[in-house]
Amino acid sequence: MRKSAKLLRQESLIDILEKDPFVTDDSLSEQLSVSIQTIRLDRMALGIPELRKRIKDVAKNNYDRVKTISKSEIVGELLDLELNDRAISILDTDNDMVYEKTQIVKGHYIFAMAESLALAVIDADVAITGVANLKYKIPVKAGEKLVAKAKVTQIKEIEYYVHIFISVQDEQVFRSKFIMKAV
Amino acid sequence: MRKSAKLLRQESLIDILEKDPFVTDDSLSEQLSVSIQTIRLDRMALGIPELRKRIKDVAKNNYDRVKTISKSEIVGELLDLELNDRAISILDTDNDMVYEKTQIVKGHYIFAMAESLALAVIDADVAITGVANLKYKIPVKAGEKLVAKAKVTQIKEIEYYVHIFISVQDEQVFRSKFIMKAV
DNA sequence: CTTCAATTAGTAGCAGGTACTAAAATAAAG
DNA sequence: CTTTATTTTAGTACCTGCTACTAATTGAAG
Repeated sequence: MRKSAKLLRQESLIDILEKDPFVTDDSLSEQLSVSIQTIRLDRMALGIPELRKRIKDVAKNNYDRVKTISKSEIVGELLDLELNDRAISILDTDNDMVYEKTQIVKGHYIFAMAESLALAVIDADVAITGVANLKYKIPVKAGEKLVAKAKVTQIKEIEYYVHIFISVQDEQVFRSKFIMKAV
Repeated sequence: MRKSAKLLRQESLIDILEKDPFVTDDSLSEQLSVSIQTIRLDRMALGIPELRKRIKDVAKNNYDRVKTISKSEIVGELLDLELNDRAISILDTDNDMVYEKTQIVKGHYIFAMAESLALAVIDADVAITGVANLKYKIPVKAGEKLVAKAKVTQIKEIEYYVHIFISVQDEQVFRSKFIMKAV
């Protein structure tokens, strides 16, 4: 038994809207050569909301994401910097950074904070993370302010040894050792 | 000469819409305690389009971005999973994940991929990263497909030892050792 | 008290729908 | 071939959040 015209049409409908969610029922009815009512029945059957709702969803998703993403790019605000020696940065954690179940800040945010500070403290145009040694001592919860301190301990040609300590109100929550390679 | 009520109101209007563009004229008229017609005259004067147009603009502006952004939340697609034993995930890297200067994928993307796979492979409701040992062997460039393999090597009460190997076309680019703690 | 800007009120019309009823066309079954 | 069921089309009333317009009201300033 092959697929009914109805099923095929509904698949096409999904295809069209996945490629471009900004299409009216009217336009869909033209593209698929059926009446506008059929389009609406199809949307109902497939649980696809109306154009305005779709646009709003795209807009909302975006709007919230752009904020969190720009946060995840900013992996802390640099407060103090002495090249090849030391640096301090801070990062305010929030609800977007946590695992839902536990409300604990995801490890990679903390890692990103540490790594970016390690990169910042090095006096080299570009550097890549070579080896790292991490220890998460205490889980961080949303809302806590992280303070990261970097200390360059050794420089061997193109290799930089950097220690990072992150604390919440003077209590150490994370420490790490990076060996960075300037390229 | 101080500012007229009109000017102050129009400034507030701009403020409100900058913080949240998803507000109807009706809501604005309530917030600013003026009639809906006044709101409309103000929008005209300020050249601010109607709600639906604003929403559409937000949606359109970032529509292309959304796709790539949502990728950065996905830290790999799980292909194979044997709880407490092994797991495999893949991640396609792209231009949004790199340092501009070097075109090298930022370390925390790779770390996030590794960490999330390490979490996935553990048969525990929640787990936090305790200790990690990382080595970035070869820099990853945008566009390369990462394959991560996890292997649980030891389980001691609430502590899980997990090894993660990430490779690009059979060449190992990263390896790490995690000690995860179930909470 | 007048005069002009600012504000409010009210109406018609539009886009892109929902929600509903009903008729027509098509497909499936006996 | 007819009867039944499914699918599609048609049509209407109503909704939101406006635009575009006309007209009335209020407020401050000379």
